[in-house]
Order: sequence, then structure tokens, then C-alpha cells
Amino acid sequence: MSAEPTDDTAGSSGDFIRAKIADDNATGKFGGRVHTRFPPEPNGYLHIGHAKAINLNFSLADEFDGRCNLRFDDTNPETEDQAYVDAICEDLAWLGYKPDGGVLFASDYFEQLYQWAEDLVNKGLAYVDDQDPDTISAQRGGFGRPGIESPYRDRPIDENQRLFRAMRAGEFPDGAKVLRARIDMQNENMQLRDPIMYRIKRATHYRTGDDWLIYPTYDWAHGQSDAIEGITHSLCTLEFSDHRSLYDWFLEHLDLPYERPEQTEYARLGLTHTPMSKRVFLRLVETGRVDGWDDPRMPTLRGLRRRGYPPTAIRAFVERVGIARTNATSEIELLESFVRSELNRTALRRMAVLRPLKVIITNWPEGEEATVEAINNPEDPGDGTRMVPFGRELWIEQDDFMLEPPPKYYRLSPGREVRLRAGYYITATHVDTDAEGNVTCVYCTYDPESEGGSTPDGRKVKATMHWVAADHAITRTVHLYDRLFTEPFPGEGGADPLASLNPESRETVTDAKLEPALAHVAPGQVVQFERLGYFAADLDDPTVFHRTVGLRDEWANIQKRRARESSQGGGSKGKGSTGKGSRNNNG
RNA sequence: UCGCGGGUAGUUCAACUGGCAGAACACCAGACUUUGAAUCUGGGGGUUGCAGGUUCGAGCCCUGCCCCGCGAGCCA
Repeated sequence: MSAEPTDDTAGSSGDFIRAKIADDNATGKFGGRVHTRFPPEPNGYLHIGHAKAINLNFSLADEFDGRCNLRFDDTNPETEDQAYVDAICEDLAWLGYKPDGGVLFASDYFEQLYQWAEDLVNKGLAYVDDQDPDTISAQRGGFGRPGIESPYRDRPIDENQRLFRAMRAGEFPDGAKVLRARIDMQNENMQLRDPIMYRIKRATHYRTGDDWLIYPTYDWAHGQSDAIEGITHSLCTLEFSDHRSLYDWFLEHLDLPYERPEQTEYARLGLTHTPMSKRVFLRLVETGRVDGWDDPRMPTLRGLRRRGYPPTAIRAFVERVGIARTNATSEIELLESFVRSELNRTALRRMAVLRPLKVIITNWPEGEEATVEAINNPEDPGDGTRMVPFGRELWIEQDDFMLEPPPKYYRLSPGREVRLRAGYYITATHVDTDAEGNVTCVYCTYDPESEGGSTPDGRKVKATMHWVAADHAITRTVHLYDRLFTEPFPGEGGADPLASLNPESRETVTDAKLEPALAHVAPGQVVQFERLGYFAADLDDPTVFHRTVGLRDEWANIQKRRARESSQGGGSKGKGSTGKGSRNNNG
């Protein structure tokens, strides 16, 4: 867990939940105890939105010297699976958290829950309803309209007892009866209009098998599970606000030997260009728009991991976003800035050419080879240096050369001298072109006195470029990613979110030329390709690289601004949200 | 329509019990630079949703209005 408390102006110290806990501690409400929990349902994979909930609950426990549980909210056998339990545990560990008290399950409390339900029946606070779902729904009323009471609402207690036991014993078909709390059909809060506590489902539960034919609903299971575990602060997202009075009602009407936990709601994470819904993710996967739940374009933790996002960056991001009750959407650029700043510190620098253009150094003796020494990470001298082969024929980036350079372009062009990183100064003399006039080869001369990147006369060159020696280059596949959705708010205004899916969210380069040091990279390792961005070796096949995120790219900004200005002059207003034309493609 | 929650730079959040509206990211400019990166310095940006009221003084308190989100699963 994060060792040092980030004394930031925002976030960690001042949010309303921390204020409430400090207040509870001051008044001795829970005897100074702080016990939180992260309660996922094992019916899907964790995404970046969950990271916010995880970080909140675990860091609260950390800061207040408390505990944080991991409890699977597995009350719906039809959608849940052990595979998800395993995946969630794995992702949680990857993020860097260890739950207190092992892995817990609401399904372990089914018997206790059932006993408590009988208690409510005995008190006349719950009843068996024989009506079908449509009827119950119709009777619930609507906004501003009261509900009407079920004809079974005043069933005698002993009849309810008998029927509820018969439900458990399997005497009725699925859906034939439900157990409802007897609260108030007139309440303006719909959650209190006799909510369902148990439904009959003949489905095999991944943990309890066929032991149960009736399953508790979320509302009936959640608060009681919290109480069993001794949770003090039960945090959830805003859409559960209306459930809070029900949460309290159940707890108040049971003779619990436990302190009553309290529910507090906060806003879920929103991210631009990123719908945060399992439903949308599922469509992406099922329709083949992405390769799977761990596709590097997916906002799932598994996707982000394959993409190369460091867990520390994800944590720093959700911490910075903070906790509030305002529905809010953060810019994805903020997340990316945390990824960059983490990787800038830690990633080794390497050279790779994504779109190769041949350079021939005419005054370099044919057949002669050399190596030059390059720094592994200027941010961390401890990472040392490496030797990189140099030769007469090199690869450089296509957009590092222009026959007719526009203003402010200061890379290579005819007659101009540039520095090859860690190598020599070269000056372009002439080029070969193909039938269409495309440059196919650039001829240069080099200055032998410029070895290592400087000359005795101390003359300056404006540009430093990356390169790879042609004879020693390894050829690799590199995936370049752009936003998965072009619109900042996919699905806004009732649109289909998939309508703004970016058809160019992945560009695959199969003949990237990499320096030989990149031949053996550990799966998942992230390196910086100098001047291009951060790239992660694939988890399964480390000869394939995924672009984690590009470097900031001022030249791309200049070009974008020019394009915008000229198109405004021309009267067309393009949205240009895919950031095409940028080598680093940061959007 | 009813209930609950919310509205402070482009975005996310601050502003102790009423006392000069700030930070980060983004954007722009400059410095530095063997990554057009990083780093450093500076800058533009706000009628605190609107209208009244209380007060010497309101983002904060009061009244009315507007806008946004959530809520009528035997999902969570």
C-alpha cells in the first residue's frame, strides 16, 4: 500500500468521507474503528472505475489504521462465475492491494440471511407474495403516484412462515412467489415500497451449488453482510442513495448483535472517450470490435495492464481525481499524464524506427562497423549505459526528413545538419525518389569529429534524431493505439455509444526496426522508444509491442494548430478528435 | 409528475466556524536541453447556474427560480 501519505492540496485530506470518518472517530461512534470493504459482483472484469472504489476503501483503512475486506457480492447465480472471482483477485493484487481477512463471500452468509428473514416474517415485517413480476411492478406505482398494497400483504404470520419455508424447500416453481419486506407502499422513495428480499431461482450457484433454490436480493444481502463483517463505513456510488433508507430499515428491524454500519455514497469515476459500462464492454467483445477483455484498448484493468499502464499511475490518478458527490467526468489526458510521469522516471530508453527510411552515409567506409555508447535513462543514472551498433546504412523515421521543410521544421532536409542520438552529426546531400516522387533513400555525410554527439568547434545543431543501424536492426510488430471512441462522451444525447467507435483505434506496424537490445525484453516490460513514446512488450509474446502512450509532441501541436487555422480560413470545421498525423498520437 | 443528490477556470477538485476565489491536468510563451521529451519560469483564462435578500463583507447564510444526474429489476 502507498507508504507516504500524499499531502496534496486536493484529494487525500479534505474530502467529505474523510471528514465524516474523522468526525465519527472524534465522537467515538464506532469506538474509533474504521472497517471498509470492496464488494464486487463476480460477473465481469474490473475496470478503471473499480480502481477508484478500491483505492478509496483500501486507502481509508490505511490512513485510519483500520481494515478493508474483499467481499464478493454473489447473490445472483445466473451471472456469476468462479473465473471472475479469480480474475478479480488477480487484478486487485496487480493494483497492489491485499484484502484483510482473506477473500469473503456473501454466499457464505446465506444461512444467516435466511434466519434473519424468518425473524422479519415472525415480526410481521415480511410476507410471501404470490403475484407475478408484472403485477408487482404495476402495483408499485410511479414517480409522484403511490403504490397499492398487494392482496397478500396481510397474510397471517404463520402462513407466511409456512410458505417461506416451502419456498426454500422447493415446493414452488421459479418465480411463483417472492418474500417481500412489509414497509410502505405509499412512500415517495420507491425503494421502500415493499421491496423483494428473496426470489426462487433453480440455478446452480458457482459456490453453493444446488443447496439453495431461493436467493437474496442485493438490498437484503448487502447491509447484513456488512454487519456480519463488522464494517463501519459502507461506501457505494451515488445511484444507491435511495437505497440507504432501506439499508437502514433492515438493520434497525433485526436484533443484530453487531454495530450498525453506515452507508455513504460518492460519485463514480467518469472518463472522457471511455464509456464505463459492462454492457458496452460486453458488446465490444462480443461483436469483435476488440480482441477481448484484455485488449490493450479496453479500460479494464487487464486491458490497461497489457497496454503497459503502471498500477502506481492508476492509483495516483484516482487519488488525484478525489472523492465528491458531484457527477463528474475526468479528462483521459489526466490519466495519461500520470502514466507518462511514472514511466518517465522508470522506463529504459531505447531506439526504434516505426516507419523506416534508409539513410546511407557516403563517407563512412563500406563494411566498417562501430558501436556507440547510449544512456539508458537520463532520469536515473543508476540504469547505466549500453553499446549500440552504428554503420554506413541506417534507418531513420520517415517524418524526420523533408525535401521541402516548412517553417519551424528543424529535422533533416537537404543541406541541413542534425545529430544522431549518441552517434554522429550527419548532413543530407541528395536523395533517391521513386516514380511518384517519394523519397526512398537519403544520402548523407557524417563528421568523424562529432562522435558521441558534439564537435570540437562546439557548433550547435537544432535536431537530435533516433536511428537504428540497418545491419543490426530487428524487425518487429508494433501496435499503435488511439482513443477507442472519437467522441468525448460516447452515447451522449441517447446516441449509441458504439456509433462513435474509432475505426482507427489500432494501427499495426509490422516492419518496425528496433535496436538489438530490444530483442530480449521481459513480457510486460515498458520501455521508452526515444522521441516516440512508451511501449510495452506483450504479456504473452514479448516480441510484439503495444504503445502505452505517446510522448508529448510539440511539433504535432504546431501541425494541428496550422491545420485548424487553415481549415477555419477555408470554412470547414473538422472535429479532428482522432489526432491523425501525429507520430506520437496523443489525441 | 414525485423523491433524493448535485451546480466554483476547458476538465477534476480546493477555499478552516462568512474575510483578497486557488491547485493539478490541458493550453500559450520563454529558459534549458544530445529526446520538439523531461525539467524550470511566466501567462491567458471565473459575473462561483440565475435573480433577489441578510451583512461592513456572501462561493459559503435565507427565499424563489433554472439546469444536470439518479430512482418505478424477482440486476448489483
